[in-house]
Amino acid sequence: MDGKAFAQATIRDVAREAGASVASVSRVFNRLPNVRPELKARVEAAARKLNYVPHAGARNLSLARTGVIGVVLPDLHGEFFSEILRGMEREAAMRGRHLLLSNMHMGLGDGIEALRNMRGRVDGLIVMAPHIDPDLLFAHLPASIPAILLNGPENRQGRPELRIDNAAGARTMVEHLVATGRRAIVHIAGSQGNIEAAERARGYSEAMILAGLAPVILPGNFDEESGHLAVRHLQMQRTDVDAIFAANDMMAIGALVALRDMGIDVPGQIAVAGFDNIPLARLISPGLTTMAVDIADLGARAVNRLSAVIDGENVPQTELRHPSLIVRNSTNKQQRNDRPEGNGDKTGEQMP
Amino acid sequence: MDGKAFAQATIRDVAREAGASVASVSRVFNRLPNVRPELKARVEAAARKLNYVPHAGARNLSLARTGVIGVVLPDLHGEFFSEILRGMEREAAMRGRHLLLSNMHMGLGDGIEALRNMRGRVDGLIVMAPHIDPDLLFAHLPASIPAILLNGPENRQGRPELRIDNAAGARTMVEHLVATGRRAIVHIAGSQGNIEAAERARGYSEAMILAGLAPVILPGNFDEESGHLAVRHLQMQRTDVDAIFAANDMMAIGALVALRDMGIDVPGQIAVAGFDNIPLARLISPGLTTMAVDIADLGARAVNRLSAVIDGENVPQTELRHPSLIVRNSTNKQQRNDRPEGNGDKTGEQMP
DNA sequence: TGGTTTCTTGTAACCGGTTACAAGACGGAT
DNA sequence: ATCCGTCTTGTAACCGGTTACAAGAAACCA
Repeated sequence: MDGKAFAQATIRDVAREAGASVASVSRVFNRLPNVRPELKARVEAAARKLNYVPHAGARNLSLARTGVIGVVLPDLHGEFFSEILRGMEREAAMRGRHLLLSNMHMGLGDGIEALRNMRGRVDGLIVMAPHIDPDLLFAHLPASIPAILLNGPENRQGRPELRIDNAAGARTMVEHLVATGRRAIVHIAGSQGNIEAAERARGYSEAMILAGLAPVILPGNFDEESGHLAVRHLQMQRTDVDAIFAANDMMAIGALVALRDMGIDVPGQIAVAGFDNIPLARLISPGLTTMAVDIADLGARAVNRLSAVIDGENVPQTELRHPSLIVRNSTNKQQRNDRPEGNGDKTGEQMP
Repeated sequence: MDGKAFAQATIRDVAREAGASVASVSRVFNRLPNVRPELKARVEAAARKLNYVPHAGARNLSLARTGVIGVVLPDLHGEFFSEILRGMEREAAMRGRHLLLSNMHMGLGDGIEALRNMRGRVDGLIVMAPHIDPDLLFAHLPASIPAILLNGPENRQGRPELRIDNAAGARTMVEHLVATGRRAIVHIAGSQGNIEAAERARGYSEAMILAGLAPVILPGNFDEESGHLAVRHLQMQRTDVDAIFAANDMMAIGALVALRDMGIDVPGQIAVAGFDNIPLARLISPGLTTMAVDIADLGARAVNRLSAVIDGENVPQTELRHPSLIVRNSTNKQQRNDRPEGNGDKTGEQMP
């Protein structure tokens, strides 16, 4: 022990060791062409000897660029969460950027504080906060921080947004159910105040009315338990239901399990449909008909868009991604599909 | 437009506006007590007027502390990935830290480069790279960057490590199967070269031999398809198998589905068990017996440990987390459990 | 009154990089 | 030999914060 704790070498240490200037060392590490090979070799030797690693924070400060994208997500739901992050990560890695996580399980006040804390830490933000008014959020965010809103309500701050067209998806599903002969279709809604839940319910109602049917909406909150409860409640109230369309797959699965326990045949007596196409949807039996949201793609897209904003390009304010219908056995009465696995259950995918 | 693009105010701008010094502004923002209320008010007014937000990057540089933990994960697998991140995030948020994501789907060389790039960007690293030799990895990492190894092989660099006791878990499962009367137990292994896969296989073999039974190991690679293939392969080769113990739940589920398709009764004819206790395990029918790894807890623990290292505390080098046996219907022949949901299927949880 | 202590405030160096600018070295043309 | 252009290299300012240190003001005491 020298009495002095071991400290990382800095660029100046390397310069001294190599008998060169900091500028030259910097040039070598940034692969600038205008360095004589002999000097370059000396610098590299010195760096190796001192085990020098450039300090990214310092670099970021002088470049005013961090290469980091801040990702603000609401309370993380299993599949959805991992898929969207996977997509973001893939795209970010391709562009040599990193992802900084921050979640939004806090109130508005703390949320804004958390966002502001990101200044100087990230080059831009991807914000997903379905339960918070984005106008309030963005109004307190410095305009100099690029940000893009994911799956939120529309914002009036001129920030770009990327959304799944939930209403259209719900309409498509109702049309599918009607086309396969269902009439008494009830909807299990997502959480109160959640914008996606509201849009799916809206799409459902619109399509029902258009088909000359009466919408019936049961409350729910996106978890499996909700599906159970809704089915039990339904059992008490009315027995003429022939289809359940849940606002997401977890609730649909809860409903499936509850129906199975009651000995009700799906899809024989009641059809069940969900929304999201989580991996579980095709593993459960019967396979769950659902609207596929390519979540990873949504994440990748968000990073892509934000990168464009950061690089100063112009991007359209609103971009909608259409979900696609995936028909599995939970809704098609006629043919009990005999290929339970492989490509067989992807029927309908990529159809407009 | 003033011709000059809108730029964020800096601490010096605020100081000028308030007629104070940068030191005072800094003191106000860091809530130091020794500032006269009158001056404090002036600074706050100026900051509000200029919409000043401190620049975290600059702050980090002078404090030599970023409040960020780098998380290096291998290729992200659904449930596992989201759970471990959820645990990390919760713990990190509690400590006012952020998570910086980086994945390790690259080779060793790039991996090391990626790790070194973290210097000055994070206060420490949580590294999970089951397919890479940690000695090689850490040898090239500056000793000044705290790091903790997750679920890897032992390292000789003196870095702390946190691991699931996979071998013990596998032994427990074999004991359970033997105790419920199974004898011809085959193991579907995880990916070649994966350390966890190897340890689970080792635990399985040890327990089998100890029970006087002959170990039979089939290759697999952790995905559902592997489970299918293994069962099909088994069908060709030997018909006297009465239990399948897969190295993870996804393969076990693949096996379950394959058996179901062949009309083989589980657990009547063959018992199936997995490892990990992913959420899907209790949703599938029959419920899957498995070893529960509290993944979120593992993540939280990792952040906890790393924080201790960062704060200069001493932590034990190796810490093992024991998985716990969760018995569901896929292995218990005698009682077809009539409580398919609720607490009923958590029997055995928290048992040592 | 002067001396000592305590509190507030400002100046300037520092964290570890990047880079504008200037100066020196070198080669070729006249 | 002189001039010019090109290439290499170094000096020092800068990014936006923190903080050691010093100095001034105020309070307290003898």
